[in-house]
Amino acid sequence: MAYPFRKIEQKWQKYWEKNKTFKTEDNFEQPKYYVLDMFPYPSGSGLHVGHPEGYTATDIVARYKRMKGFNVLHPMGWDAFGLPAEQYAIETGTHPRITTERNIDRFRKQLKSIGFSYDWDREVNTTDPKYYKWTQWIFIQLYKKGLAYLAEVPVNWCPALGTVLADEEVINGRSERGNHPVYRRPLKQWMLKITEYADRLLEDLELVDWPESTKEMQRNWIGRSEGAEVDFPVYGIDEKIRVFTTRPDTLFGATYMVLAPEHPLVDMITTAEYRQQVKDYQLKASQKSDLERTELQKDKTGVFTGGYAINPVNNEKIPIWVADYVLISYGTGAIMAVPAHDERDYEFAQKYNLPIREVISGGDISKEAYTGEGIVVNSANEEFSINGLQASKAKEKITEWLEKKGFGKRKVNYKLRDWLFSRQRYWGEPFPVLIGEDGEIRLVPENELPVDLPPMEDFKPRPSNEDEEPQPPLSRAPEEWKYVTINGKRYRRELNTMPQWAGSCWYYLRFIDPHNDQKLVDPEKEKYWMPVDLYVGGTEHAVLHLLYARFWHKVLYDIGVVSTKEPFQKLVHQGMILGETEYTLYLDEQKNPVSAELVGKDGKHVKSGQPLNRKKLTEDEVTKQGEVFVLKENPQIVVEARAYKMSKSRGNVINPDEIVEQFGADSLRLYEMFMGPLKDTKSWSMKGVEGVHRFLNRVWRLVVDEESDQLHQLLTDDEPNEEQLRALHETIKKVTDDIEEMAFNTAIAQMMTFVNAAYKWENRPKKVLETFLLLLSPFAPHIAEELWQRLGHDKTLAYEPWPEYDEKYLVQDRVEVVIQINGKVRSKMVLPANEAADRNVLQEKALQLEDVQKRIEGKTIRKVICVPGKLVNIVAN
RNA sequence: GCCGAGGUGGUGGAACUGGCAGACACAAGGGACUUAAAAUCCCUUGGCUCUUUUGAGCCGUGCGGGUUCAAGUCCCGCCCUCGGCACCA
Repeated sequence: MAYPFRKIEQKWQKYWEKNKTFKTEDNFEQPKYYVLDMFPYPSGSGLHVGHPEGYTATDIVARYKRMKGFNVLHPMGWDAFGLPAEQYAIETGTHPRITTERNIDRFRKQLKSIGFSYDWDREVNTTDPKYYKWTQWIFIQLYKKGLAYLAEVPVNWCPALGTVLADEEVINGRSERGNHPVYRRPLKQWMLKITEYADRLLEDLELVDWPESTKEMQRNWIGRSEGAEVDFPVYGIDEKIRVFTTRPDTLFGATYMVLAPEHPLVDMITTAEYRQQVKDYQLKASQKSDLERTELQKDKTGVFTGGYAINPVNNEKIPIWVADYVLISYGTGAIMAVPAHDERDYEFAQKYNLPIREVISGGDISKEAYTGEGIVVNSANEEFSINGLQASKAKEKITEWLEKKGFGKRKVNYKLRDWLFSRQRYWGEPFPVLIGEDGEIRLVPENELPVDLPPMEDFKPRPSNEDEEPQPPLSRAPEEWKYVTINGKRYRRELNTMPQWAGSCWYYLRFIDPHNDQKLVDPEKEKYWMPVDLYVGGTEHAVLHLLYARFWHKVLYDIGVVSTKEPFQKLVHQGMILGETEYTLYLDEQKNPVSAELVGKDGKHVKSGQPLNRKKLTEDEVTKQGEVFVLKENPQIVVEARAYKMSKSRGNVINPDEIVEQFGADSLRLYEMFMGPLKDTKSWSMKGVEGVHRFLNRVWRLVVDEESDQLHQLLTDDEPNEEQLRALHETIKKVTDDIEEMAFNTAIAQMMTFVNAAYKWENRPKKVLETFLLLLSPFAPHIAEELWQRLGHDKTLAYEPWPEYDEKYLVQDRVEVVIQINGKVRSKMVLPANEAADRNVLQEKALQLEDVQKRIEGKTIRKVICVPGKLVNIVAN
């Protein structure tokens, strides 16, 4: 029979709520610990088993730190603006305000049912006017610092979603949300100058304790590259084409130039003869979606403009082409092409028969571009030469010369672009901006914030035609909201809204002082609580959210709102949770089984191209043969064995509510942590849940006699014996160390080992069990509280001091030493600890062993290695 | 293609700084209890070979080499899986 988890979990959740057990006060003298989860989008489908993974990890740390005497800030809130909430509202035909509220209620209830120790009085919600007032306030500060501007820029326009998207929201030419096609079109939009902070965002990665892979992703995203800008005069026209290059050392090898189709000089440079083909090409390029441009990447296309440029280093006349392999958005939108030493230029030159000239020795340019190291050749004019130099030296020398002559200069370039900050959506923060009929931009005064989102019946975006100017939903807002008259002048409100990231850029600050209506955050509280000591969330936010939040934080730092350079000191990503491992058999149309290696990625037969059907198998229908799983009754047939991402369509989604209902919150928490290391991707297993549930039952029966529901007869007030103390103190040490390392799976394994041992004891000293319950409590708080209470305590264990281990119980007085002969374990011996610690004694004793004597008989001992307290290795032949 | 992480029993995983590979759990098998089942408790469980038994030997951490008394762990080369980026000049 299972322990009464439903009853006790409800009981303790009520207790914590009623007694405000986890309410955090600003005790400035106490050491603080700020542990934060990435707050969720309260989607319509409710909590997913992925959510409680990170949340349980942080909850364990939070509960542990409290017991360690820290003042812990552990809050939760809702990132409720933006596409997911709005799409859901549209699907269900209900206003987003209502669906959002409903979704939040559901999420809150679900989170509470798992027993997380959040201070719910600090809950924040990005869609609350009291919250977004400060989001708008930050926008005003950005504007005042010149970091927000309106610009007509080519944007990622997604007609299906009726909005523009940031580059990061576009994956391979399709929208991250919904996978709709995305097109480029110019639009007047708000931009944030994140590029101004590029260097600091890069450098300050040094200051934080983050996964190296995440730092690397951010570095790549920022994409700093050093090189030079060089001006190429256009032949016959008084214009220059500016290019950016990281390889100024190859300047003598530039045999042609390429402009992006959108480059402003294209029209001027194109000669009459080529005008038509260039126009056609430009049109074709503009009609391609980003998706098509990426897909056609293998084949480079371009057209000649008829124009020529002069290479400033050798006065050579080189042709100017237009090609879409040059992007208008990177560098200057134009390149000097050095086909001998750049793969893309090489491919293009081959296709269009353009000259290829070697300027770096070391490769074979008749076969392929040589991009490696080498010595510069063929690179001299009357004034100077870089021949014979290594590339790095040559770069320096030629850049100096270019600067002296005024042809170019040193330049650092970034892949990072300014942040497109407008969305043509309803469900977002309105901008605190008024636009006069003459185009004057006027900020809403800070004391008039927030600018409320007007209530609207029809909030749907209007998918528009491509050439039509998109009309944001707010253009249909009531007139009295849309228009404001100040000193007789009429202004229209900005009708775009902010993107989803806005609210999540600074929520960690609001948790510190959530009800302050005078300030975003009180400076004293901010100084006490910041930075966030531990931040846990998924890798999917490695660039987007984390880079934006760092940017805003640095701006707030510059204007004195925050005191730390970086917001998140330590960052950990929890791994993804996949569905249960599935064994799939493929069948062709005649129902014959098809071995898995014959199945293509498209799910069709690789040879016949026939579409195949999938059949799910149970575990006992398959068996392992070598590397693969095969059909038991026909081992010729290889079966596919893998776990898939949870998805509704696959039907392998696990709902945390069901686990809580069936096994209890403590089992859910424990299982999520026991599955494997927090950071790893893992697959779900119901059997595994049952396993940890069984463990909790064993814990229960350790203390409670099931028949009588009274304390177990074996419980005693006696002093624990040595064996019991050792088992306990080993567990204290292991669990403590493992929580510090966030190695929760092994901490749980140690607690299981302890319980297994305790079951074998003749008595169960209460003292030992009480200490054990304290160790268990961060992981399985409900059962721990209940048993703690039954052992005679009248208040929560949440603030009991964390147990300390005593080294003296860990020392074994007798030690087992391994004897190896030629590196192989041949024997063992048990010695008193002091003897095992002495090399000489160890060696002597080992050689005396009968077993050893036999084995080394007739051999010469070459060497004896002794590791005190561990092993002896005798090398003999 | 580039960057990053990883590859250990039937499964999830453990192994500190090079020192007994497989902790803990799942599954499987056997036994106890039970009229029976569930639950619970106990035992076995990496592979192969030899042995009547006690037991003994060999192999084994993706593959191939190397360093070392000793390698899952360090070095070199390769293969595969997952995640990210992708014409970035």
